Amino acid sequence: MFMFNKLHRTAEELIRHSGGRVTVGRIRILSVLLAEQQAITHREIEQRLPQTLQLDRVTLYRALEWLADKNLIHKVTSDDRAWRYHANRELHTHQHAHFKCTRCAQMICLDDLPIERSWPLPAGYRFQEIELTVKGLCADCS
Amino acid sequence: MFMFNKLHRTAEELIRHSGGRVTVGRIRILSVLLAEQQAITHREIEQRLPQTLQLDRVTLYRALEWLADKNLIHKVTSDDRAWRYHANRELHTHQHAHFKCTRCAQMICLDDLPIERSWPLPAGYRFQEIELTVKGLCADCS
DNA sequence: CAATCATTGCAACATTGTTGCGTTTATTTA
DNA sequence: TAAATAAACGCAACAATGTTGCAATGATTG
Repeated sequence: MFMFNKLHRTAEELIRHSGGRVTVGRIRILSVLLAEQQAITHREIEQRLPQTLQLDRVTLYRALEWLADKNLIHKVTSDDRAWRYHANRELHTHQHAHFKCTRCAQMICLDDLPIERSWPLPAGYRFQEIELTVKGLCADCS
Repeated sequence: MFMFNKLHRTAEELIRHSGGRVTVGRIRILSVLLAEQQAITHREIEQRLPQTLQLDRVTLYRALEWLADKNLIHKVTSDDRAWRYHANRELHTHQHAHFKCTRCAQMICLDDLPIERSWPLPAGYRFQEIELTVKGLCADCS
């Protein structure tokens, strides 16, 4: 992966800037997510980490939680009971939709789908955020 | 629950009409869902079943799967890794949105939110369906 | 370099859902 | 109505994903 060094430096920068401790694990995890177009699962992140840096499952979960707290990544709900994670680019720090392929389970962000900020809700209900997943077949599967 | 007999009969009717075997379990489960405004979890269904009819966990899952196959109920994805189920009224046999309270986890159907049938997707992608969850605080929690 | 406290790794646990298989039962058929 | 049949059921065991408590490690600061 020829982009690796650049991503690695970007990741380190972002983490340092967020005021937490800069650890190898966090850097590598964020690098993986920055290199990825799709939103990927915990397991997929594990598989993409170098052999030389196999983190404990719990550590990975906690690092992901921390990165999400710091708004460097975001979590996406799916129908298969597994969170998927994706690095926050400036483009989609705001609310955006996701697409999930019903055959291969690939999940991408649909950045150009602006979602309205509020919805008509029953009286007394208060809007916070929206989660929108479009399902169908991706280019490879259709 | 004074409506019980009526619901029970409705449920039995619907099941018989769907061409499967009419079992006590299916009738009671569907009755519970027909009586409920919200979309509820497997566990909540269990709790609402009469003491005299405690079904095995597996049986409940399989009955719910069957009911969903027959389009008598529908499954809703949530961010807490648990399916929620709701009886299909004529109003929302089509695609509709759901609201989930971020405090008490209550989940209701937003019937009056019509969702467009298709979305602009990348080239080669094929639309199938959409899942939309609005999150916020319900009337009781806000 | 030592002190400090955030981060990590391990073990154990929790929740939700699934599979295989022998038994029961709703329905059909004689 | 009784026997035959296949669909449902219940049990046990398993699988996947995620969480908690706690002792050990290591990044940062002075």
